[in-house]
Amino acid sequence: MVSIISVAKAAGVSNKTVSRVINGEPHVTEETRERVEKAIRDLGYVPNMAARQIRSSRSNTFGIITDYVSTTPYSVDIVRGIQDWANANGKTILIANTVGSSEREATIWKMFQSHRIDGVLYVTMYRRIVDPAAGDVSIPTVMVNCRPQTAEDWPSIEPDDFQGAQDLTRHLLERGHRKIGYIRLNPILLGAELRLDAVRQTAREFGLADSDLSIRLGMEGPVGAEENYVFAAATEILQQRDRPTAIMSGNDEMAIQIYIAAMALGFRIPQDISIVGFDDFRTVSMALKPQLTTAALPYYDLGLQGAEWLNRVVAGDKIRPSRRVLACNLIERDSVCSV
Amino acid sequence: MVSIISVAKAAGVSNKTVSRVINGEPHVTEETRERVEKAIRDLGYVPNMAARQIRSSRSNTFGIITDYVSTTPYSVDIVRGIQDWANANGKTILIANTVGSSEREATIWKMFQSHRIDGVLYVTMYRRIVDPAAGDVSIPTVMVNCRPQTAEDWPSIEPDDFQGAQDLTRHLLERGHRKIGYIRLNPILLGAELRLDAVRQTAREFGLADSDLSIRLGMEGPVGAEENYVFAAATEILQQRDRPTAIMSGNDEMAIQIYIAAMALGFRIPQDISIVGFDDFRTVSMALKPQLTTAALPYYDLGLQGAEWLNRVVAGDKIRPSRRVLACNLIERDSVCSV
DNA sequence: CAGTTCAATGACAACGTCGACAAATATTGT
DNA sequence: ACAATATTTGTCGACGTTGTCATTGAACTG
Repeated sequence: MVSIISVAKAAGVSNKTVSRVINGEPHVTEETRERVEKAIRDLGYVPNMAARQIRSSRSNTFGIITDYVSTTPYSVDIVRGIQDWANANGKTILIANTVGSSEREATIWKMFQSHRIDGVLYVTMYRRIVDPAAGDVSIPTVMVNCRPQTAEDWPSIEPDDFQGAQDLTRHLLERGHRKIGYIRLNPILLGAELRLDAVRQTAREFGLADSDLSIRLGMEGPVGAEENYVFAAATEILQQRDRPTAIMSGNDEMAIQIYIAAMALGFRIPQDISIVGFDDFRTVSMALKPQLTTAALPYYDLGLQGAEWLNRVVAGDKIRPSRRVLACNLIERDSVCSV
Repeated sequence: MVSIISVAKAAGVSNKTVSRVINGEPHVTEETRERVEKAIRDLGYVPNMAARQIRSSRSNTFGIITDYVSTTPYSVDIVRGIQDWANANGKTILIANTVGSSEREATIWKMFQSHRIDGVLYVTMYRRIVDPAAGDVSIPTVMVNCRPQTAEDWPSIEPDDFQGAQDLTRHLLERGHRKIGYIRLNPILLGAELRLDAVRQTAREFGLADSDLSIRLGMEGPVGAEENYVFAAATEILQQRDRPTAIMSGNDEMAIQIYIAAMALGFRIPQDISIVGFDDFRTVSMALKPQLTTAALPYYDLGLQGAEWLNRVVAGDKIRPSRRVLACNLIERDSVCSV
């Protein structure tokens, strides 16, 4: 393999001078610099990161620990956000999945240590509370889409489920809906309760009585193997005497079944029944007909800002606000109309 | 940082002996081994990969180049397959996205070189023909879900779209369907033509005339910004005088609109119209009601076997069959019935 | 013109690990 | 008991890079 020494020989200088050129250090004549650069090009030299790391004891690498990847496919945008930041800032990224196994998680932390990772982004694919095994390993960590169980061990960055559900509810209320159905997310998800609270509170603010809200559980059970009641719940809500004019869905995926239930009963969307989702899981929200009005989870920005934050933590910044929250933007499409 | 030397001091042996213990080499007394292992535990020593790599000039790292990640969310299973293999075999994985930019791709190859990557998995998220810029860089490469433009530069591993569509068509034909609608995938996708050919050929084998097939284009245009005709096409097919009793969808996502079109016209699925998808994109195929019968793209295995293959290539195996193909399994659910 | 400063370059060591080889110790055969 | 062999342990250098310090020579100062 071509090393700094071969380049030095080819350019007729010392290896240290080549090093200076590579790192853009001063004190090199323009003429020397050009000769070295030519040699680098001719030989196709590329610096060896491992050697650099050994020398400098900094790896310029961040690690990502995720739980599952496929549960909500669009959440991979978190990873994309991190990668984009890393790419723009010359960092390398190492990714590993725990697959829910804490044994595996321990292995991953070891692996990260052996690569002398500078910092870790602890990412979950659905929002929840976790207990990272980072305790015995002192690598700076930022939690993304999740939150540590124990106090404020590490900073965290999360989506604002409450505000997102609030916006969606307001959106419906402002369009005159006074009877609203809500099919809840799996209650083991952290967002579920926040969204429900937001719906209830906002409805109250607009003067609705509790009886104006038809709240049903759409799913429950362990992630990946949940019981699904969405179709039945939607059908039941829609057959009520004084039926709602709008149904809010715990997420976009569940909205598919609400669409089908509504259509099976002969309702037109949105003329007879308005529907909103949550997540802006585009493969669904844009494939539905009419396209689904929903609140977008800020996955990409969660990743991007998480990485940037981690970088500051690694650099030694003592950052104050230990929990940060990112807004869920309302995406208006065609599944809602005024009454 | 705690190094092999600190361990050696703590255990009262030479660093070489520690090295022997770490790597499980023979010629170490049980008693010495235990003393060293204790020192390792006490000090929390973890071997430094960078140093190892420098010493051995092998990084034990594979790189993954992908194009886009989010277009077909389940295709990230390819990456999961690769990671699982890597994890089981003690390899490290570096991932980077080209985002379609060839400039970016060049940067990535440089990055891979600077990490002295042992091999590269060139992965695309939908099946297509590509022209990797690996030419000027001689790193062993295996193509996953795609195929090189120029001859047989590198081995490739791909899903068997033809066989998948064939199985689906047979499935319908064997259940008595004699008029079949087919809403095609975006023709710029490599799978589109193969699937169409399979449908045509299989129908002919069962004695159907060309007029028994209603073939329509469901989408066209650049990936991520395509025109969508699915709803209109499905509606049109279903309103024909002598309408088909089954509709095949280019993929699962498009099947959502076929469901909705059918229901809007008052058809029941599957009693009045059978529907099949392709891909087994579970967020859709299992969310639909009734659940969708489809053919599963072998994403996970594509990744797993691709990694294993790459490993053999890196090890110097001269592997013969330069293109490998993995079956798409028929997943029977509830959207088809006999006529 | 001697003395000083400064820019350009180089020599060398060290980072953590392991392979090649050498040394020390234990075991065996006669 | 002594050589011959086998087992266990240690010394040293090299991998590619960069930080520290030294050297060279030219430009400036008075």
